[in-house]
Amino acid sequence: MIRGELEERKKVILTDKFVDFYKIVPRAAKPDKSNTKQVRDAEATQAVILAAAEEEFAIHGLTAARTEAIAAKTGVAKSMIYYYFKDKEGLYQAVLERSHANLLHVIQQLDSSLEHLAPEVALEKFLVALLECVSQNPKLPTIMFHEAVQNQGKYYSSSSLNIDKTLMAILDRGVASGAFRQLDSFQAAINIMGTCLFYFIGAGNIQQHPQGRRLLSKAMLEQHIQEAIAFTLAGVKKPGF
Amino acid sequence: MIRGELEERKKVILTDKFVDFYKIVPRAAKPDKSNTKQVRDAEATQAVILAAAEEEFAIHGLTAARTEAIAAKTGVAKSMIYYYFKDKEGLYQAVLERSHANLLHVIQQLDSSLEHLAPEVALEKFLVALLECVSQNPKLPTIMFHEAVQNQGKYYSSSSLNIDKTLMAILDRGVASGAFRQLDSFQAAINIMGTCLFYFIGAGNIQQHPQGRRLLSKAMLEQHIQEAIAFTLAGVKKPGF
DNA sequence: GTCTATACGAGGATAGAC
DNA sequence: GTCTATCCTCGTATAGAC
Repeated sequence: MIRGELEERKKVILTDKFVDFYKIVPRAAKPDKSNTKQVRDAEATQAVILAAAEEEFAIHGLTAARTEAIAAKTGVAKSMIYYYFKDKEGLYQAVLERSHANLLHVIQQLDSSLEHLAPEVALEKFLVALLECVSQNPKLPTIMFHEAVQNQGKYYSSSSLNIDKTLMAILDRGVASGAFRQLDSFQAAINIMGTCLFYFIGAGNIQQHPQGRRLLSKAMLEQHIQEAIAFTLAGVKKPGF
Repeated sequence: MIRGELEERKKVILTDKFVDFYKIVPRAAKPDKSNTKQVRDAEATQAVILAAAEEEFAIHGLTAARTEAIAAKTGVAKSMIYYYFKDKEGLYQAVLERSHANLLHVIQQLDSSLEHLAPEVALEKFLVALLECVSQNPKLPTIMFHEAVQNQGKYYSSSSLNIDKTLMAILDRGVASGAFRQLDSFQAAINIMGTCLFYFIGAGNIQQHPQGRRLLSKAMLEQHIQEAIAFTLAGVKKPGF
């Protein structure tokens, strides 16, 4: 019944390489039953399960995700999921926590320093941080999305809405200072989040890539960051700025 | 094996009342077994199933949706679903078709007249049409979203991407005419769709309504339409316009 | 057309050997 | 820690009476 603790999450902050951290590396591709002794590595097993689960949950959400599918991707037995995470819900919560950790951490770090900056500058900093985080882990937006729609946020411990609060605070200051045009900070915050995150939601669908460009390639991600920032800044600034 | 045809979809175009058309009215709340004869009305039964299914699919998507849950909401027997729609997938496709019909129709109507208008005007017309459509049926964005993420658009018969093409055409014209700033129309189109639609995705989650305001109330929807249009127009227009 | 009852398979979770 | 084998619930789909 003793199940592994899940606190050891490495902080990958804005490195140059993207999805590598989240890539699934099956432990044993084809176990040669005869003499290949079982590899016993608790950490590695948990990591590989978490990575596979993240992928599965990002696509299907909690309910539609299949533990068998997760196990299949990892190369470890299905029962390992239950050994380490108790049940599907436990695994889901671990995935949720792990995939949000980086973003929450980055925004929290930023939050205090933002108040001393001009609203336009603060907004740009916020956007860069947000966009680089989700570019590093493009599965995050769909995970958030499934959680919001399917489960109506019941697995969120009122943590992630700090992000919106941070954004709203910047917007309110900008309106007050006259740098931003008249707008409702609540509505605008949602629209800005939509501008930044929707891209990743569509990414799975739009593989028709008009000019053969995949939405999650490094080049396209960088372009999205630029376009989303430009669009947002232009969208909130006062015409005469 | 003969199952009902599903072509009779009423065109509800920009009326004043919102979700009423999609409201589920259970056929028989508590069937008094003794003398209450069964109500036989094929059209009504199908309609009530479709409405309930739309709600269920909007929240859960195809895989996680439960036919039992759909039946429960309607008050008709579960087997009626299979009688009229063959199986869960058939019902799903019917729902998909019905919920997209109005939007596709509206955009298609608009498409031809748009070319003769100035890009800024065309864009605003497009946005109004899009936003009013989804405000009438707030479930549509989450349905699209589930379909895109879970099923990677396999049930879309390359129909709905005409919407994006229409939008991209407007943007390209605006850039060419100098009315819009330099931008990538593909990226910008996604970001604009995000601005318009993300609101509805978050709607289920954000019921914490800061000042007690529900996101799908008429007042809030109208505000969203205004804010999304203002944000988008400001976001694409050339600074000196 | 509508219902009730039921067959059957999929998938979550556990037992127990190694 | 890891695996295989198994249990059993839940959910899709069908049969058949009315």
